[in-house]
Amino acid sequence: MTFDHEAFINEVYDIVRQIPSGRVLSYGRVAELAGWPNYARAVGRAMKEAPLTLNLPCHRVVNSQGRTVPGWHQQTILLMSEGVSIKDNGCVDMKKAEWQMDNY
DNA sequence: CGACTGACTCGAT
DNA sequence: TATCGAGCCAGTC
Repeated sequence: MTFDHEAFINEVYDIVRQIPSGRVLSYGRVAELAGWPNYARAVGRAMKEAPLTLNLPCHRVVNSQGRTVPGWHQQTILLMSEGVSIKDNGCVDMKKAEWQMDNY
């Protein structure tokens, strides 16, 4: 099974598009759902290169520790306005905000 | 081919 | 919380 970058990217976009408002997903989780665990970094690239025309809620994707994209503070604002709990240190409270399929 | 980098993750300190 | 180190994968030079 060889890695198909294009197919993977499309899977990622598809998954990110389904993240409900007020919920977030980690890069690793997205990679896992896309069928390729350990490809978190590829997900990060996908987000960075994602065409804005797709209007992907990429602000709902953070790393496993709940940290937001370096240099993009607006992301935190967007998440807060959607009801995502942000800790005092500016990190997302993954315990509550991480998207679990069971409550979807 | 080797070295470096990054919107990563996990565990240890 | 912050920082490391090791493991991870693809891109770039």
